[in-house]
Amino acid sequence: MSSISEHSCSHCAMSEICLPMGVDRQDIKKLEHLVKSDHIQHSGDVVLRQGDAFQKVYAVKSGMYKSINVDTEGHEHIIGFHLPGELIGLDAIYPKAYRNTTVAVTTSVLCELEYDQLTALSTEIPALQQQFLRLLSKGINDSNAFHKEQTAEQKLTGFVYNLAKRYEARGYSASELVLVMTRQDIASHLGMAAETISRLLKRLQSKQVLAINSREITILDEPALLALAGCEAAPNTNQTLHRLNRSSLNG
Amino acid sequence: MSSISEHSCSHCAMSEICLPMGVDRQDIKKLEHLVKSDHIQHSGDVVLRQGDAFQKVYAVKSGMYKSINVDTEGHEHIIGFHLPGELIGLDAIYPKAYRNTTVAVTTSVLCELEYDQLTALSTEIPALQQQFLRLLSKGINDSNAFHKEQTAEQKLTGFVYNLAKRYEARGYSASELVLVMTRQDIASHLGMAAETISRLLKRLQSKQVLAINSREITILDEPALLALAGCEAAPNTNQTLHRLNRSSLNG
DNA sequence: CGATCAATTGATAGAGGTCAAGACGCGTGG
DNA sequence: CCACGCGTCTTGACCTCTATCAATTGATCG
Repeated sequence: MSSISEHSCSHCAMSEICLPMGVDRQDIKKLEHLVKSDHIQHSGDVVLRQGDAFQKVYAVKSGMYKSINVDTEGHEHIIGFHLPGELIGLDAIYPKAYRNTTVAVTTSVLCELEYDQLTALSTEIPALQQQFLRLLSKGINDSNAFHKEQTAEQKLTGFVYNLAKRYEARGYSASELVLVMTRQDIASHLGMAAETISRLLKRLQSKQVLAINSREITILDEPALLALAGCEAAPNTNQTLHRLNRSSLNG
Repeated sequence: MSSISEHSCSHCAMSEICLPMGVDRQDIKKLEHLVKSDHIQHSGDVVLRQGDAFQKVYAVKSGMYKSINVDTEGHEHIIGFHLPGELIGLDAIYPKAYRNTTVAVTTSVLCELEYDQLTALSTEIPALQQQFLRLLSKGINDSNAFHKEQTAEQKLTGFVYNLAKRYEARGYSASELVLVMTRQDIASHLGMAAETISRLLKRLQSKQVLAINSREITILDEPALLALAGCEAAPNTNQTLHRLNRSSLNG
């Protein structure tokens, strides 16, 4: 609702994660001028709709947003959850239209930038260009991470671990987190049934990996969580790549 | 092996898909100077290795490459297949190291660009910057597409449909294509067993959706293929989004 | 023409989806 | 303050889809 007059990247706690990262003081001021306005939103408030013409990129200032894709059969799929410092709408650059509907999960605040202004400024400020490219690249990485997870347990433990690490990077507890979204939302995001989420969380609790109190989660055994996610610190022997012959290109 | 002296974007058939898209004649010449060399590679030749320091971005000129991620448990996952005009290494910008090992699937040719030079030039050439950003955004889109596919049949039909469309965009037949990669590679990419690929392809053949002759595939019923992929042209009622209240932000 | 790798086919079992019922939490109104 | 209703979460029973194991066939290549 209420527009916050103060929208200063310089004073934003997320400046070391978000677009301003690596941009020096004077240049950040130029960036600040592009940030049109902040808005407080509440659970269910829509930021942008799938199919709408792409024009703006958003940055999460606080709270959480989710991006929902509705396929032509009418089924919803949650593409991702957006935490403070993360950009929304990067996947819309290519098709020039938003690919998902983005909605506030909790009471949240958002920054708004005109894409054209952002790219124009990034030609002036190399550090801004670099950071924007990094964030786009990160978007590819995050999406690709789903290729590795096979079983439901891997998906869920990977999700919890990933979320904990993202919160930790933002100054929150590394071991305690709140799943502000519903089980159904998590299920939709991970491509599984909500019932399975319930059962798996229960199993992880009985395994002493997690402690669960409704939506509050405590990570009791982080190494175990990581191992279950399929990323345990085993020696990377690359055995299966033994056949690969290094090309003359790099040899 | 042999280095091709002629590496002209201007004369490349992929210029309307690849980085030069939208860049005017004079500026393309500048871009050409960054393209260090072309190399012919053969099946199994390694372009870059997971973990290597990121420095270069590659563009496929002909043939096909695959990107393989080896997790810490030693399991391989094929992140994607790269067709002519597509860039390789975009996911390495953020972590400054390649995330996957990229290998030639067939005899292929590659262009090589220094990332720093590319970004420097893109500050000079807005059209190049725009196209580079578009391709990064496309990378996010492509990865996100996997969120929608649930069943093995959806994944496989989606994969075949997507591949056919990409070949079509490159001037090949829209209905006939060759799966140059192995069934095992397809399976790894889609997160399923190679046996399942076999069985599903057989089923799609018996349904008269596809005709299969070893690695050659003919799409007999494209609408059916699309429908099976979970993207059939049903009216998008957005029923399930009825609760969503459009925020004051855009209202 | 054997050797090797890729692909198919069959049998089996288990992971996880679906359906259905009940428990819990929470806000609203009497 | 309690009852009611709604949405969320859990739990159980069942069944399907797909992975796995194993054997065979087909293709490719020195």
